Amino acid sequence: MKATRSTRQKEAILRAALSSGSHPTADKIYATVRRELPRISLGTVYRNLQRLVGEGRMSLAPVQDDGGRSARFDPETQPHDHFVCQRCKCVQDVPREGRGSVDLASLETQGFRVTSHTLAVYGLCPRCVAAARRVGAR
Amino acid sequence: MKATRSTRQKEAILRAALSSGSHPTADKIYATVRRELPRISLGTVYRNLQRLVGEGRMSLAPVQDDGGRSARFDPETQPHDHFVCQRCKCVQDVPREGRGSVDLASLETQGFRVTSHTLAVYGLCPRCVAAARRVGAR
DNA sequence: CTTCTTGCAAATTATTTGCATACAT
DNA sequence: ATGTATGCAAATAATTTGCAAGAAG
Repeated sequence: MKATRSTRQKEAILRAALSSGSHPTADKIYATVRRELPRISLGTVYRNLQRLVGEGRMSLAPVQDDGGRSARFDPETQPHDHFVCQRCKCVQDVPREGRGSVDLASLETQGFRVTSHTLAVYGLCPRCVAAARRVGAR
Repeated sequence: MKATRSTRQKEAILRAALSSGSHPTADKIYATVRRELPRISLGTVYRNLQRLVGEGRMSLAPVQDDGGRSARFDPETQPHDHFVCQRCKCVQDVPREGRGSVDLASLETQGFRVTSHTLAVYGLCPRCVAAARRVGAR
C-alpha cells in the first residue's frame, strides 16, 4: 500500500481517465493520454493504472459489459454503485444510499427501468474470521 | 435466445460445471469434462459455455477475483448474490433476500465479516426508456 | 439430407514482463 | 547517488475463430 513515485505520465494518466468519458478501458485512456504524451507506451499505462488503483486514487468498475473482455476504470474513489443500460451501453455511477442496504426502488423513481442486478460482497468468511482471530490479526 | 442443439459434449460440460467446485473457470471445467470426454477441445468448452449462458442454463459470476483475469461460471440459475472471501478466496452463493433491496447486515449475523461490496444494476436508462416507448417496444 | 457442432490449430485480444536507459527523490 | 519508472518489444493468458469432418434432427 506504499505510495509509488509521482511521474509526469502517472498524473497525465489520471487526468486522461477523468476526461475519457465514463468508465474508460485501458485502451481508451491510452488513446487520450497519447494526445498529451505521444511517446508514452501502453505498458506504462497499465503499470500506472495498477498503481493508481493500489493507492486508492482510482478503482475498477465491477461491470460485466456484454462483450466486455477488458477492464473498466473509474476515477471516482468514493464508494458507489453502477447502472449499466442494456440498450445504449452507457455506464453511470449511482451514489450509494445507506451503508447496510441498497435501494433499487429509488432508481425506478428516477426514471430508470431496472431489470436485474448483481451484488458481490467482499470480506472474510466465517471460517476465516475464526482463523484471523486465532492469529490475533484484524 | 433460440435453444441450440443438444450434444453429448454440451450436457457433459454442464455436469462438469456442477461438479467442478464453486464458480469454476472455463479451464477448470475443461479439466473436469476431459475425464469423461478426453478428446473434447477447449474451443468446444468455450462455445458451449456461451450457449448455456445464452440459454439461461448457467450464468457468469460477477466477481472480481484479485488476479482474476478469467471468467467464472455458475450453474446456479436462480437470481442470487455472491460472497468472496479475501483471505481464502472462496466464493459462495448468497440467497437473495427481498426483491428491491439487499440486506448486508444479515451476512454479518451469519458470521461473515463484510468489508466492501459492489453493486451493478442493469436495465434501461431514462433516455432509453423514453426511446423504447416511442418505438412501442417493451 | 441439411444444418449445426466438433476437434484442431492458428488467430485475436487484453494484459504483463524483461531489459537498457531516463527520471524522481 | 540510488532506486524506481519508462519505452519498446517480446511473452503470457484468456478467449475466439476458420475449416474439414462428424453427429443431430
